[in-house]
Amino acid sequence: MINTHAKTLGKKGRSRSEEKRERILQAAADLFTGHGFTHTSMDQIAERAGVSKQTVYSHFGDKEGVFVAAIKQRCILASLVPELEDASNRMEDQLLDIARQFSQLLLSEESIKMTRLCMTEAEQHPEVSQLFYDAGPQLLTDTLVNYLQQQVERGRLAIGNCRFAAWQFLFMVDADAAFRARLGLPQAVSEEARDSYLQDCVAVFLRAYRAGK
Amino acid sequence: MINTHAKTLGKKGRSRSEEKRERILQAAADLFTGHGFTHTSMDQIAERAGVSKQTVYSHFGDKEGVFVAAIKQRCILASLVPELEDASNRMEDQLLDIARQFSQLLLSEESIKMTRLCMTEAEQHPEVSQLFYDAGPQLLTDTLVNYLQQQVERGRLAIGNCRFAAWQFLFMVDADAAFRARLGLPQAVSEEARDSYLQDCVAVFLRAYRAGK
DNA sequence: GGCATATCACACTAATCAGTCTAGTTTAAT
DNA sequence: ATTAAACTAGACTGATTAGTGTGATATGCC
Repeated sequence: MINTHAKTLGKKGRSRSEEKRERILQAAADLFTGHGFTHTSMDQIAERAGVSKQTVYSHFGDKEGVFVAAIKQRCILASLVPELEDASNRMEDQLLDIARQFSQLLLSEESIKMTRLCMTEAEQHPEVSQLFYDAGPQLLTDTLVNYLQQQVERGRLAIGNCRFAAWQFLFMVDADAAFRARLGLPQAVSEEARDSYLQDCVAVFLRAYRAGK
Repeated sequence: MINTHAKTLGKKGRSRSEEKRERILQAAADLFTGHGFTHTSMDQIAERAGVSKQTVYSHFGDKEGVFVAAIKQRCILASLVPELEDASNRMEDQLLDIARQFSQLLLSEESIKMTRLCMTEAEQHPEVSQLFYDAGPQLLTDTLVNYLQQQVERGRLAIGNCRFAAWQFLFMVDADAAFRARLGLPQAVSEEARDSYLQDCVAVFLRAYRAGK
């Protein structure tokens, strides 16, 4: 087993450089998300990280080790969920804001590449998919579920199953544009049309779930 | 350029066997969707098809040629859109039926593998994504748009933008379960819960779009 | 029959790449 | 200063694989 921690007590000799470790992970994540697991060679990773190939092996054991560590780190870094501001009183604005942020995230190069990579490696590296799912979609859904529950408690929304409602909203937003982007197809509609679609989604959601009326 | 048509007029000698061509495409599609482009070798394709490697090259020129032809054929075969029965008068039942059919399709091994493959090869083979999109998602969306427009004309639904509404419905249905399946993750909820989610989606859709009220 | 082409079986080339080995250099703890 | 480990540079092995070459056999058209 490879010890990936640099500082181990009571050992003589040099300790592994944390900086090199970071550089390797950075290079590996870029290459893996860009070209996939098989099309990324250990020589490429070493070269891009500016270290020797042996150093990569010394830090992570084998290619699998680099892969999992790199994606793991990237997932941890990426698990920044947008704060759901509660300042505005208009739920339309809050939901539209969430929709826009989420849509933008889904259309980002980063998210597209990560989704593709996880689906590609779904069979060989299920643990990577799990990391991604927990750090991304799961976290986001949970956040929205909490938000919706708050609104229900305040009597602003009438929702039977908040998790269902969160999925409905998020997947409505994650629509054609994001799907096309992941398939590498050009966008079919303008940015204005996409925003108009998002507004429509908010309207549909509120018509279905707004309390009182 | 390789001539992929067996019967070419006025040529002497043997003609290429259509049956062998089919067997090659079948084998190639199975292997490509199962293990991806890079992890499928020409030797494997030839062996599974029961022909010599040279025959594969003779029919399709190179690996790219086999790949595109195989996926193309599979997309054509798969472009069977479910008939939207108009017998029942209850839109709830019709929509729930569509939702169930669509959800089942999305959770099928075939569709999952094809989606993964297209996303994996999005950069290298955009034409394959296009084939898939046209034969699957696009066709299905168009069908639903038509159905919704009919209902609008009959005064049963009040929809401003039928394409938006179709996306909203289909993507609500294409939710967490399908996403998890594509990532290779185990299902988080029971089949009953999934069906209950689908019913919820239909309810949300109708609360937002039912005419009159 | 004769010819052109498909098909087969199999050896072969050239490239790629994970992982190892070697031999020497640098760094830090004792 | 000694020593153990990190690190470098590059050669090397072994496996895989796209694509080619060769020579023989099969098949269908004239």
